[in-house]
Amino acid sequence: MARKAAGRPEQEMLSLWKREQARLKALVVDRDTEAWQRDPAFSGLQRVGGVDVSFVKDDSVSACASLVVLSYPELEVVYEDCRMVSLTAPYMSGYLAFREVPFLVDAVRRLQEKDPGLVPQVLFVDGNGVLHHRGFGVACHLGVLTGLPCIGVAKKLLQVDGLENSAVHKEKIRRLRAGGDSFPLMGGSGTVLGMALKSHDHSTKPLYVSVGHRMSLEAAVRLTHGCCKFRIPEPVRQADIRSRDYIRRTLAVQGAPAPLSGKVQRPKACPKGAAEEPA
DNA sequence: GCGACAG
DNA sequence: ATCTTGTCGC
Repeated sequence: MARKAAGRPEQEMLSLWKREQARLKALVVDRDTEAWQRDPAFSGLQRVGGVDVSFVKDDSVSACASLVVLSYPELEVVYEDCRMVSLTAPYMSGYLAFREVPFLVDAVRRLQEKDPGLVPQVLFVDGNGVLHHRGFGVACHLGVLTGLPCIGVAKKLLQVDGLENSAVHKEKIRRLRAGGDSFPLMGGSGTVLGMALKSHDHSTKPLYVSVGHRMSLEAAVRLTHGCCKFRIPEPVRQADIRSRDYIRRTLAVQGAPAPLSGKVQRPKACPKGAAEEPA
């Protein structure tokens, strides 16, 4: 019924998106273009950015897009931009950028106009770069559209081009000793698509780092490690924290309506000996 | 039928 | 993506 009627336009949309990815992919630069990227201490690097999109619970449309800029190497937040947006495009695996990237580009443009001196020299993106079905993930997409160097940081392995979360893969993870240790993710074609990185000493799950735009994989991995206070690179982590908090504050102002009926959250048990049962 | 499916 | 505060352990 409706499913079938919507099926055709959806396929047409995907083929358009696929063509757009192929077109923009030709513009990706997967090497270092800046002097600081090759410097052992990244001297010359002063501002790193992070972007994220957080969602309102039980709402596939309302979200908060955020861009933060941190000082480097201090990693202190010097700029924050959170904005409620309405996402129209659906989430399709392999096409994440078409859902989220327009709002991230907007945020970058606003900063470029408002305070060019604060524009980050590199952007960390929540998601993959060239480690992608067609070699053009959201980090590449945002990089090409903004012209800024971008690094893709995914929290789980996208199993593409022969890469799989196999027993062998898990064993390689187990062998990562200290924060900064990594191993290459080799696609079936023999190309290194990204690196699994232990982002800090006591992290079990690695990060999957790949080139977004205007940076080598080596520099991307090294800088990612250099921006990790915790498992998630600080720019992305701050963007995530602040976008979620923005949503929380927004809902508080409008007043969360109490449901007319439905399950009620039962209070957690009190620490010790508190009488809980109603009389 | 089973597993994968960035966010 | 979202569900989640306090809690147990080093």
